[in-house]
Amino acid sequence: MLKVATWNVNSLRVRLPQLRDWLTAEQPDLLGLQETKVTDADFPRADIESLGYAVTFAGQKSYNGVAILSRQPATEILVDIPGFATEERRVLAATFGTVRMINLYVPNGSEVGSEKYDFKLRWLAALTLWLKSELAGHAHAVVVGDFNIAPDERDVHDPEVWKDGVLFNAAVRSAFQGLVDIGLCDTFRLHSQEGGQFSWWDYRMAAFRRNLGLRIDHVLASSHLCKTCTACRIDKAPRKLERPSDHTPVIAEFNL
DNA sequence: ATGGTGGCGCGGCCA
Repeated sequence: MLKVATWNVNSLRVRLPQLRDWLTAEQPDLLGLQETKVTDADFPRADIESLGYAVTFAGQKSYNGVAILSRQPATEILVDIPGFATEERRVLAATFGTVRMINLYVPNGSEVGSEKYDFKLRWLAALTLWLKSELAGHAHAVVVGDFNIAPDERDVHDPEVWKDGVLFNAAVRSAFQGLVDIGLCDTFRLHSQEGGQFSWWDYRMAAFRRNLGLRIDHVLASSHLCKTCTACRIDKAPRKLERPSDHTPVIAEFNL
């Protein structure tokens, strides 16, 4: 069994005790973290290694930052979309045995019409081109992370409220579909067709208590891996803790 | 009503 998870922790240093407890409980084989918000020099490597995980990371000061925790050591590490290098540490790809893991923190986009929004769309276009070659080279690939895109109406508590926003408008949903169409599946939708199942809730307005959320964190898998996917679930438990991340983990399991 | 909350880091940006 292969267990793959993703969690936007919104500061690794703040969430380290929660991560420790969660790893002990869930024991994933591969975990992609986003918004670690820590430089590589300050990364709590020893804390994570003491939990029995190897760790690969690409961080920066204050913003962004990605990491992959694994049972096996990483090889073939990439920290940028080839040909689309930026200062922003949002990409970490590595190989673990026969599995290629691509961990993403997709740009939020701020607001439609902004420079950040334009960057989000260009970033997604470059990502899609690159992932075609990644899939061509790796039959067993998982693409996980905070995509900052809710794929369809079921994934948004109120589509009317979000329909023109950067997380759900037609352009970003089309970009998400274009990404899936290169040969991926949304593992969550292999097992559940219900709406109202979210992975992120705004800290404000008691959004979690009222379930005013979005499903924007995803575990996508290559066609071959999709055939072996036995489960995908959103683990709401960490979002209920004191001082939580605004995101909660998504976990997929594969019969490998 | 451009609010509300949280992280970084110590003023303002970002989500």
